[in-house]
Amino acid sequence: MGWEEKYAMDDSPRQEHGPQVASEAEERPTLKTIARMSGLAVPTVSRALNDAPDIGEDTKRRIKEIADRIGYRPNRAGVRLRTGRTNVISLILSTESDMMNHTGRLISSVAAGLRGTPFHLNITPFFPSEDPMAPLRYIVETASADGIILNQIETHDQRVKYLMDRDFPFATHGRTAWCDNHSYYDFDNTEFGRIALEALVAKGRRRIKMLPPPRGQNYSENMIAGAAEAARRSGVEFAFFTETSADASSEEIESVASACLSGANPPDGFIVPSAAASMAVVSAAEDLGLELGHDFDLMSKEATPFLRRFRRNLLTVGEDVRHAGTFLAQAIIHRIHHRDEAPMQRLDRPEIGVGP
Amino acid sequence: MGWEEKYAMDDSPRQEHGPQVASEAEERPTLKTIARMSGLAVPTVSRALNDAPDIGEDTKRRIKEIADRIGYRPNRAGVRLRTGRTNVISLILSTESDMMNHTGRLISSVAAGLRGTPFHLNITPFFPSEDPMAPLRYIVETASADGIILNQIETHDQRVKYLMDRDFPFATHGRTAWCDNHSYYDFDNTEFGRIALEALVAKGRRRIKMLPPPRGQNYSENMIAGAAEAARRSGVEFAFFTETSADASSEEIESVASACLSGANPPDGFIVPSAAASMAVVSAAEDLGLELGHDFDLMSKEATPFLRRFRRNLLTVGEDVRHAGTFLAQAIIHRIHHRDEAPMQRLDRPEIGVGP
DNA sequence: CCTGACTTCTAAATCGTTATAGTTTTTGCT
DNA sequence: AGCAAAAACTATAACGATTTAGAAGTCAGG
Repeated sequence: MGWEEKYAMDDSPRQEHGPQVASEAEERPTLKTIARMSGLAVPTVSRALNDAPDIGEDTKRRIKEIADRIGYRPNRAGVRLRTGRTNVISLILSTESDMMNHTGRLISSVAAGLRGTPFHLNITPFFPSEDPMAPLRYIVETASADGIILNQIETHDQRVKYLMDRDFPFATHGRTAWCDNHSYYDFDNTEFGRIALEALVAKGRRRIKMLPPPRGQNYSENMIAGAAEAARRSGVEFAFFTETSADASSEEIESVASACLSGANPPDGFIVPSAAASMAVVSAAEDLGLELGHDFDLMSKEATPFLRRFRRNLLTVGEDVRHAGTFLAQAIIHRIHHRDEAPMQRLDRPEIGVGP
Repeated sequence: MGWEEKYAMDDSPRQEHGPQVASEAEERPTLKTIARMSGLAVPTVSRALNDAPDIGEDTKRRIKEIADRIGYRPNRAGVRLRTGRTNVISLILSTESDMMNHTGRLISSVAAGLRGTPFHLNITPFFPSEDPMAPLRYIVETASADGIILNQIETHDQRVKYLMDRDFPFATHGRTAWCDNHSYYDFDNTEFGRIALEALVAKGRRRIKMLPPPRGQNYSENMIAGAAEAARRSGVEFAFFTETSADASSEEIESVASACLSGANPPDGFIVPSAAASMAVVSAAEDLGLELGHDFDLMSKEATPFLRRFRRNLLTVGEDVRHAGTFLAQAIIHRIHHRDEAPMQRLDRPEIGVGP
């Protein structure tokens, strides 16, 4: 932006208000406004509104009444400059992986959880091709947020390590190896793995194959571990696709599933983590003449309402992402306000039979 | 928050840095740092970095070199307090209506479009039970953003009117009656309606019924109008469901579709705006013994990859929400910087055959 | 009536930036 | 040479809030 443009732009808002100059009510009220109206000094007003102990009770009442009446709202830039507090929570998101649609729900539920607090929600994207640390460094170095929420957590996530090292408040959607020491929300994917495998075994399936979520992410490993353990206990075969993950295109999943089913000793039960993957796998199987519920069964983690319309006898277990969002909002605020207390943590168990 | 907690909280970050006190390099650099290093005054540094015309070229170079080297980044609170510019774009979203999953993609594409600009993206939710004007008033009155992006636009949207009246920069995803005068991105749903209807007619369908998007929204009316006009030209019957909209649950859609198909003169072609609705309607029809592609056809607006796995002969046309996001980001920035120029506007035509 | 303690308020400084109004130095023109 | 204008910089103030230190006023006890 050139010099002239910028200054032209700056001036315009002021000229706009030019006509009705001194109409006091038009201007946005500040502490000074309240000070003038009450006959008190600006710091007194500030301290009164912040419930400082050295301001008289009746003075506080009077000032708060005025503030309410004229609709005073603190200037965030002023607060931020003076205190260093931003009243901003940054949610850091990959611009990819919309496949499972959790992103939109997570954002709006975090936003909902921030309702009624002074915190604003900031979305900071990062691109898969770029350094995942870049947005973190920016936020920490410029102090542009009071707290950070991360998702798509790896077991030894370097971002988490970075924030822990700097004691910067954060909360994660998913657990790490060090999660005892930080705020997190997680869905118990180990338990989901168990439940999924046992549900398939209950249907008489003996050769279970899982399409895991993107490898490297902690919840992927948990899901595999849970299913593997249950398989050991039940004495059935268990394996998982290593060629591809739920992030892959439907075409890719379909062709891999198809190849697998055409091979020797094909699986008779599947565990997949998304609605799209469910449909791809089932399609592949049906193309080979197999029938869902007869020749094979499939457990899908994502229980979207329309999955039942695809095939009625799919097995599903849902994860309540909205719950994650509201919890994470509370957890990060708690972390910011009570740095020394124990971090808020939550592990939600899947409820079997929670369908679409 | 009580008085004591707040102050306890405030102090902690400082104590943390207590040990390595005066290590100049540790502190975040400001204009003052550069001024000290260059031997120039603070305003000179500021004006040099902003390319003011009254600073020598070599001075500018020297100062910018220092700024780069020490990684100077302007303090946003300082800028904001002084100039009133926030460098924030607010995206205002309903916390509902995730059904079609556009929200996540819209957010991440707007965020991507803001990449490389000084603008941060802020998400401001509003709840369907609340006054939709509340978040707008908050932003305008507290000047907490430089620009606003709105979606789910109604033809005579009061929010748009409010912002136009106050000459506050904004851009909409969708058009209004006054859209000649504001920035917008829209997908041409009138054209989609036409194309959808003509595609069904080309399949030999003569009695078309549409499940419109939520009524009241501008694009819903456009979609209906486009289909209605094409129906008139083709001489086929056209109607739309008034009992329900794509926002409804799959169950509700299914039962309404079922009732409709069981009645007299059932439709033989459907136009629906979402993948979920497609599946609900097709399921309802199949339960009545009707076969897709034989007894009826269906055009779905949402072309998600997995829809093809549901039924291969569904007709689909996709809308590129990511394109909307990046365009809206550019449009709002242009609006902010060039208030007097014509607003950026774009109407994307559906490309027939653009499938999943 | 004085002293000290307590309560309640105020003055001044400060966060980092930019706008305004100079000041000094150099350049250009006659 | 003389003088005005241009170029390049600086000093000061301001945005709105909070913090620190200090100043009045009140009250109790001796």
